[in-house]
Amino acid sequence: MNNNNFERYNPREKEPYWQKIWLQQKTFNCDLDDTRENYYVLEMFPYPSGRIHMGHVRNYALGDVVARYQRAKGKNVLHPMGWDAFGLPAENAAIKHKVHPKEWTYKNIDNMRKQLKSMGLSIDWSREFATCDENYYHMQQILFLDMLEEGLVYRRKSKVNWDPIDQTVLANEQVIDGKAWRSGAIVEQRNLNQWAFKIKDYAQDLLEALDNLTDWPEKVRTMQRNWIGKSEGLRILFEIEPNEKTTNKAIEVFTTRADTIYGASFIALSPDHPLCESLMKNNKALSAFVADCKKQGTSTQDIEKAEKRGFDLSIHVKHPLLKDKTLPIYVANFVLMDYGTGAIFGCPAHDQRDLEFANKYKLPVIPVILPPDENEDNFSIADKAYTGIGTLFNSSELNSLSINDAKEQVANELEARAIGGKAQATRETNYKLRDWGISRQRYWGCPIPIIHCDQCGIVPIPKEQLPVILPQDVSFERPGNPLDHHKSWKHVKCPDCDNDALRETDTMDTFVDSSWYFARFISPDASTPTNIEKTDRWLPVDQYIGGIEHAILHLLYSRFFTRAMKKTGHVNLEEPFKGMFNQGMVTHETYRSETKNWLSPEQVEIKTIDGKRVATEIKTGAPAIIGSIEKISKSKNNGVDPDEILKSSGADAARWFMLSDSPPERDVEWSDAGIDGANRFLQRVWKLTFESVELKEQPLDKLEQENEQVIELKKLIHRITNQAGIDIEALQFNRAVAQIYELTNALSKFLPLAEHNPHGSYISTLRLGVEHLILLISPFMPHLAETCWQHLGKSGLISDALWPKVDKSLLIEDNITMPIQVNGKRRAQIIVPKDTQKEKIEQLALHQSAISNILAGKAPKKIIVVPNRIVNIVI
RNA sequence: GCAGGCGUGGUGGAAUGGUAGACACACAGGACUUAAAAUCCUGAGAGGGUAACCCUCGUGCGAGUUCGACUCUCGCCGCCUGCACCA
Repeated sequence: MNNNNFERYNPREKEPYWQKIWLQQKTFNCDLDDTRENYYVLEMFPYPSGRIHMGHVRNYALGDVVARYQRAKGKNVLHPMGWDAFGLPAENAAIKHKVHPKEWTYKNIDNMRKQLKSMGLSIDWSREFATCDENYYHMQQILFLDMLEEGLVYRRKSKVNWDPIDQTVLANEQVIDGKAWRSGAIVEQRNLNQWAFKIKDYAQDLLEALDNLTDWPEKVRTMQRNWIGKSEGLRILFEIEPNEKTTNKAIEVFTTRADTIYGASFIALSPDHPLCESLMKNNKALSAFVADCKKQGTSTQDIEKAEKRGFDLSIHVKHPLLKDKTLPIYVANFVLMDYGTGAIFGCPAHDQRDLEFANKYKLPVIPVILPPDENEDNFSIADKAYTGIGTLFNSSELNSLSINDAKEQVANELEARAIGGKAQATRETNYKLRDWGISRQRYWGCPIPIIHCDQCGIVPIPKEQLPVILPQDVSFERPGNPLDHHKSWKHVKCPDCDNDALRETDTMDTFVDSSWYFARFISPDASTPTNIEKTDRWLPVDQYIGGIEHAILHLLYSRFFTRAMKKTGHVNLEEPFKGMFNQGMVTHETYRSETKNWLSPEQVEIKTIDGKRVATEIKTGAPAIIGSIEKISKSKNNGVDPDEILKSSGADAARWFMLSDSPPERDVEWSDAGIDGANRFLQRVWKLTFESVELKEQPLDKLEQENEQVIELKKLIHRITNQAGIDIEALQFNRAVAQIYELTNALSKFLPLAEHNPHGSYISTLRLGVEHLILLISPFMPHLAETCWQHLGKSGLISDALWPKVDKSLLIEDNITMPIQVNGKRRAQIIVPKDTQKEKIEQLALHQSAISNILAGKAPKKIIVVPNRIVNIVI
């Protein structure tokens, strides 16, 4: 063949070329009123940190396959992009580099937009916005005021991490081992008046609706269910023994294990419990204990990991069912005020935390649940609580009841009694979910549109006076919230009475920004937050894609916010995301120098010597240590800059590698070898396309017959086209890629055949195969696909071409290979026509020599024939 | 601490109750080449039998359910993610 004209595919030339054409032709701009079926695909928008990282490449490559595939299926696809642009890092940059957060953020956006565009994503850039755009946060302020009016927002006291040296509030991230990250001060808890959303009102709805989100990963739904944490329990009043310390008559506890009431050996209160707070006034030791408890951050893992500690109040309560028994009251650092009543009864035998506490303070451990296989006389608890099923014992009238029956009986018994005119127990449903505190004492966020007036109280700023714009002239010289120090911005006139008043200086949690952006993309320029006619057609998002780390908070908040927007008349639906997909992380090998410093992949050269991979530090020539594979992070210095790869190997190769090996939901390890492999494949496809075009058809000598090889190839082309489509729809891109490799291999093998038979069906089938191949790769490697498409002489862009049709009649296999097992082990196989009868298969199987040898004349006990699948002979 | 997930060749993975290792990466041998790169072909889970071929073992560990288990159930080990003010 004359290959003189052949030139290797050059992504550096072709990629910018096609990107320019797509932009010029507005290929990916979405006309919302187009009558074709619509499809909304969205990837979680990035935080503009300055540079894209491998996680972004993976996320947006995944989403782009979905977007391009759905376009090829004839849908009108909406695929927008924006920036989650408010947040802490901009303020940190302001402090560190003396650059204004706004300037820093928009500069980062410009850079990252350029980087993302070089990926060749099929994005409608005309809809782009950043959450820090005045227009966006203006709309968010409207939403806030509407929610306030509907009673979905309220003020409450809530805890923050307080840095006593810098006199500032810290994010959990800024607390390291209980100390402030900059000042090093021991962090304290502080209560501040803050704004909160009533997400708890929707707990039951958010829980129930998970059942209908069938296109979400099961694990995400499970995580959300557990996070909402519904539990049915009992609120029980424990009568306080008369004493001089308090006049309180009773303590109310919430329990889900009322059945273990006879095993109760203490009561524990949260340090924030009202009784504890009232007793602190006359009890210095208690005050000191509580102060000590508050010397820790607010994060749950810190609180729960902390050593269990308690303070004996020397007050007792009466056991509700045992006449002469009393229980001591402790204040304990592991009891949370946010959940239940802020007080518990401890049953050490059947709760691990209670047991640790009891063992520490020498409190009785009374087992009351007997495991099924145990004996009452020798069952005891040492340092592991028993939380399994069983029957009651040591429990008087409850003995031998099941856990559930015992719960029921305790509830009935105590409901009927009264303490101080109140029923001693009431059944109650509780949720772990807490209301969403949104106040942040920071500059770079959406201002809360409220004015505090001494006379009028809390005054919402009239909508016509919105937006409340962040002032530009702020200083980060002194610690704390610059808005709070900004006199002319903070001191204002009350909109109602015109007296001196104070502007709310807190801004909103950035989770608010990301809780409704998907709705704004539909009408990014509307003068109301949403255009309800359009959201009716375009919401919910058909496929949402993002990291698993957002499985709970962001998704739950968005689900709540959509309900809130429905209540305030901004949308007509509850669930924002019909389909959800969570991809895994990008990891890379780690490297260390001999002096144990982390080395970046660019600083290391890897060679294979005697089959072993050996690393050397390029700068010094010294050997380096190849470490474990870890999530790409700054601390391990194992990041690879996607920008370098996009520039050197091109977007197609980067995208192909990202999608080819690992299943999208699992972690993927970035490796140079992987990108080389992707490059090779790219060249192979290009070469195959080139050569198939070069084949010149020759006249036929004789009547051409469809050769078996041609029929086989045709079947393969259609089988793979069909399967790849199924795999892409299921977001199993690695499987689609394996199918595509198989097709490429088959076509490469077929090419010489077509060269020797350059006529009729050989050439047409080869070309059919190449055309399908190019269409199949087009969602993955769009630039290469456009180039090949053009080379094949096709008109128009492949980005506008339709997905190849599958000839279903070619998918049917006439013969089936059936393995024959003996006792579950494969011993032979037979090839039979499809749908052969069981009896016939049995006979054929038994007559296989390998089988009859094993049977040695004996009759099998049982023969299992699964039609068209497998035979198993039991002997 | 609580909650969720994952674990299969040298590596990424395929098989979701029915032939474990598809497809790829890396590796080895060969062809082409003055040579290298590129490309193409071949090989390969481990161990054993001279052998077409066959046997044994094998999906983190231990038990169980089943004619049959990578897949389901229980227990353990290891790793990862989230935990409410990082986004």
